[in-house]
Amino acid sequence: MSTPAIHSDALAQKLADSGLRNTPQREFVYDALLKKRDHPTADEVYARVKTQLPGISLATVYNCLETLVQCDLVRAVNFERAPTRYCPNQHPHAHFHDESTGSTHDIELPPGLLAKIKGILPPGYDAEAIELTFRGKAPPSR
Amino acid sequence: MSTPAIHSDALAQKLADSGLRNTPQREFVYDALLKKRDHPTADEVYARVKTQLPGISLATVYNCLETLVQCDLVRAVNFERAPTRYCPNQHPHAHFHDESTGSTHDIELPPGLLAKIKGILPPGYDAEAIELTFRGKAPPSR
DNA sequence: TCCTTCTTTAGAATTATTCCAATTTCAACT
DNA sequence: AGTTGAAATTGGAATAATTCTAAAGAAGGA
Repeated sequence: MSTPAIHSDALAQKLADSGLRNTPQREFVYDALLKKRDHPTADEVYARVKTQLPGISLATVYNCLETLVQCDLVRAVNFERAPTRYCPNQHPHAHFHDESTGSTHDIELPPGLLAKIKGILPPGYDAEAIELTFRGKAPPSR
Repeated sequence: MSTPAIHSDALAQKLADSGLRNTPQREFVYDALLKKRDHPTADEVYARVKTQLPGISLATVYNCLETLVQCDLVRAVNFERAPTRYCPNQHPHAHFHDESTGSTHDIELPPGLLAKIKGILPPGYDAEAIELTFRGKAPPSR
């Protein structure tokens, strides 16, 4: 088969749930995110996918990434005004931006912390999403 | 006197500490942030300051805001890829983005929460800054 | 005052992202 | 199998926030 199979068809399922079509472009884009989980930018995803789908356009990469975000398979990660990065990690997690390397690390959240954080909101505030981001120096990666 | 005086010269002090000059442009920009604490964008600050300093340029507003951020008098607040907003609140606080109105609210943090959040970092991670952002529906403002 | 440095300014440049109009694809229905 | 209509892709143009640049303007110290 010509399409990647890393994702065990979670993609096809989620797309179907949203009434969207599964396409090779979407498969390869999602696959690129799963294969190298280094929070690539759209440009980086474009470069990686182009090696396998040479005809894909940057606009399509943006479209696919947006679709994956809509389907809750991928999170868009913004840090200051740097290009948006994309993350296929489904678990609740924070992000740590290493200033010296420019790299982004996932930080898993202990259970209950999100609820506790939500608890600081004054009455009447209803949070749909919480973003927790650190900036600083990360340990050298192994 | 012609320069605003809301800020009790914290500005002059902080600028001096950093070896920078105090200028009318910097005073008026800082004053605009203090007078209406609604997290304006650079464009909005530009419009407000221009009523008092008609000759100021947008580039200068950007320069002044950047300087204020460097001096730790102002925080730059980013949400997704919307234009950067500026906040003169010095206390540790989170931000709540109301999706329907586009407004940004400060959420004061209970003492100890930042330390607790910092505690979830694996050994070796050294966080210089923490950003906590909510997205959702805020109560109608009084 | 002169000199040096910092600051401001207008406009050009940058760049991530979105928009657009024209194909192409594809599933559903004859 | 052929038709159809909506969805998806494509290349290129457009957008918009921000930064850059080069020149002119202020300001403090010798």
